[in-house]
Amino acid sequence: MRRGEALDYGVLDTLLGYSLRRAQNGLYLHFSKAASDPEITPQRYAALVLIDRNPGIGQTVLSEAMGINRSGAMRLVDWFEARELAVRISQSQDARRWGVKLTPQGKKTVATMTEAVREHDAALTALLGGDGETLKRLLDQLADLTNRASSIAKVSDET
Amino acid sequence: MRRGEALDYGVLDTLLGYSLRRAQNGLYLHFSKAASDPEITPQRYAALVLIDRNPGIGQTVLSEAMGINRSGAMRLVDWFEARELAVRISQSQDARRWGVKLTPQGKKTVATMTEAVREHDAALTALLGGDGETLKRLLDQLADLTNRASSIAKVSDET
DNA sequence: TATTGTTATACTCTATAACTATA
DNA sequence: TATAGTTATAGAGTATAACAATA
Repeated sequence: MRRGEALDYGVLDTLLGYSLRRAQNGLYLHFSKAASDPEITPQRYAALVLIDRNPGIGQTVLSEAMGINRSGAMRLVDWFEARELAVRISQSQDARRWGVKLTPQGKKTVATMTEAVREHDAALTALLGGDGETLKRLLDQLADLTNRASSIAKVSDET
Repeated sequence: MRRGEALDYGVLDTLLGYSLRRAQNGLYLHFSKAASDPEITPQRYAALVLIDRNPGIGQTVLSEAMGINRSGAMRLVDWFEARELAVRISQSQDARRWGVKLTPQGKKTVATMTEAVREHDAALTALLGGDGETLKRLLDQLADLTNRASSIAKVSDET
């Protein structure tokens, strides 16, 4: 970011949202360094973990779990299939429903990356001293609040 | 996000980075609701504030202040100029340097939005109880740590 | 009629690389 | 040679809108 070049950041310095964006950008960059495979982005890693822990997960459920559109989950699974990290399997009862599960190679990828990601995350937490847990708790709180759609709009309408 | 549908989130539940992403996604979505103009994204708003507070700012400096590539700053300024929110002005001494400043319309946009954004941010802070300040402090700390660490390579290239 | 998977399309954000003009 | 601005291009992430097959 290279702050402090006699530049005036105005209201940005006071905004929670701006701090959040800066922190996330920093973390995003760090992720690729920590990850063993540079092509596995944070989003892809998250999807792989979800599929790994919930084999046979439907693609609509996956998209909802990740908070993205269905089409985005399609794209992710397409990408995994092209690299033979996951496969679509037809689920018996409902011919509309397809399940996704990891290939052995996909499982290996997740396992390898999880180790690296855990170390990375632990290092970050350590850098924050004892406040890592506090930060995580507040972030989760914030995410829950904003995801509970109407709450923010209501509050800012009232003020 | 619709968590808790008997879905196993695995290691994601323990990762600071994942909490950060969830929180940021939530905030990003709410920004457009708080903003008076849906086309002014968080990034564009940040750029407008920086130009407003630093009239005549060079586009390379702008890009560095925002932590993005120079080409990204070009695109932003192009977008502002097309909507007559900002103009490029030639700076006297160095014919290579161009300054960017807001038009009256741009200034009005920033002022209007800043009010809405401030209210939105205050509402978030209020929802977090007394912990808003703590969260912001920890995020800034995290951003500084990650930016410092990831700029080591850059710095040694520059020197 | 509603849902799952899918495709097409588009926009935001970001990056790399190469170019032009100037220093 | 170095820097400021620029253009071209690409890829990640996300969304909307439509469609087919199935329920």
